[in-house]
Amino acid sequence: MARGSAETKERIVQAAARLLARDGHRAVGINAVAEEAGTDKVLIYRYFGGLPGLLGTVARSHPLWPSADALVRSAPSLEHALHVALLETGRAIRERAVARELLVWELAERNEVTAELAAVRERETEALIAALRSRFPVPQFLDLPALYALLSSALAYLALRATGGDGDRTFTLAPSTEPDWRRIERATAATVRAVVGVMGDCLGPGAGGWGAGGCG
Amino acid sequence: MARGSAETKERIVQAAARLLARDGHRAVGINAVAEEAGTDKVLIYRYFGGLPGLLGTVARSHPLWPSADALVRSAPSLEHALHVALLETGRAIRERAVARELLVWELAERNEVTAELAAVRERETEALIAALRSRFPVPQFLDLPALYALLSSALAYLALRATGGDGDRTFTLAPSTEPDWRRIERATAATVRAVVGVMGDCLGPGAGGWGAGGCG
DNA sequence: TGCCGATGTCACCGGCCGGTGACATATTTT
DNA sequence: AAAATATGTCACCGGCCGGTGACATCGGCA
Repeated sequence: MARGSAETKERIVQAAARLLARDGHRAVGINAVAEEAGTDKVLIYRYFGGLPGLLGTVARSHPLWPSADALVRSAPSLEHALHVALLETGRAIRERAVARELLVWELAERNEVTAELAAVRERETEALIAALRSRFPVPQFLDLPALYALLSSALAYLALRATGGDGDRTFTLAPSTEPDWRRIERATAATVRAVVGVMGDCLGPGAGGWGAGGCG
Repeated sequence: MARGSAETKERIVQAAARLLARDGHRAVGINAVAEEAGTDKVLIYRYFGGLPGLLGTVARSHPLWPSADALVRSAPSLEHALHVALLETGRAIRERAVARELLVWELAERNEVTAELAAVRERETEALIAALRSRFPVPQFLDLPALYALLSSALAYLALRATGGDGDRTFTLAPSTEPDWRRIERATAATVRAVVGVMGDCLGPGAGGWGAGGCG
């Protein structure tokens, strides 16, 4: 076996990520990672202090989604920016098993690692919303953080359910199939348009507010 | 120990639910459930065929949302029915640890247990959508399953994140706090109104369809 | 009464888990 | 060269896991 702590460390991190992506976070244990890396588990304790340290390293090397700045700068409208941000978030989660597993891990467990993951993600989300606010005028009646949280959560959840076979359904849809995922994306786009676009056109800021009646 | 299969079965189901709510889905195993129930694990195999069967029973005794029939019958409109169904779903998940853990379990693992859980839930969802379709006319431009999946997923995800302390934030909101949860509910209501109500008013079935332009 | 199925108890198995101590080999330092 | 340190290998531990076979006890039925 090759010597050198740097190479071995890297092999272990790669093995953990591979294991995470292939078998899920529940399969990530000391023994499994060591075997996957073709090394000995005692090295994980020596180099990372244990599993939490190792998985912290893994998480830092796998950011969940790309930075929002470029996205916001290039968008012509709030509706468009929201639309693109939501769809990219969904795709980023759906297509990368490591990101998916890290997110599920956050839901399933509370520990130091998942707390840090959540903190990083929250900072990114706040930055995105701040960027949206500074770039576009947000109608008073619109609770932008709530809308963004709502739709991001929707895409996140559905993306998390896109793991299994095509027969796996979630609220009657099969998010792992491309056609159904397109339906989800279209529904997202239509929802953003209806809430931001249509309501923005139909309702003035003083016309009753976010909680009041509709267009008709 | 009291005899009789009915009482024992009930004790086992209660023990599994208690364990699930108290210690999370990772703690639910044959041995733990048997000990919690004060019985022997072999009875779980005899009466339920194993953990999947038992958890299926648990899931059936803890429905995520109320039966579709009463809900749909009492609602005056599609918008209202959707609104109530979504909010009740969110509350049901947020306020009941058993429901939360079952849902997280489904996300975290693929095995016979979660397959059984998903099957139960999918059947209920299909019944709800079928009831909606039979009770209310659904505009052609509206992809009702997609919209329902989108918003149910949103509520589900946010409710799943409402476990920790009030400082835990998800996409800048704190779903465990009542004020922020109210914001989420208002955003849900406004979204349903915008998509079903406003678009239904502004667009005819032939006016371009679900993917086309807005009201203005 | 004697039988028999249903119900409940107990002990045990092989296997995997996280964790650790003892040791072997390579690299650097003195 | 010799000592000290870094790196890697191996074997073992106690504990929990899911699962099963053997047996005790109860209840109804012929």
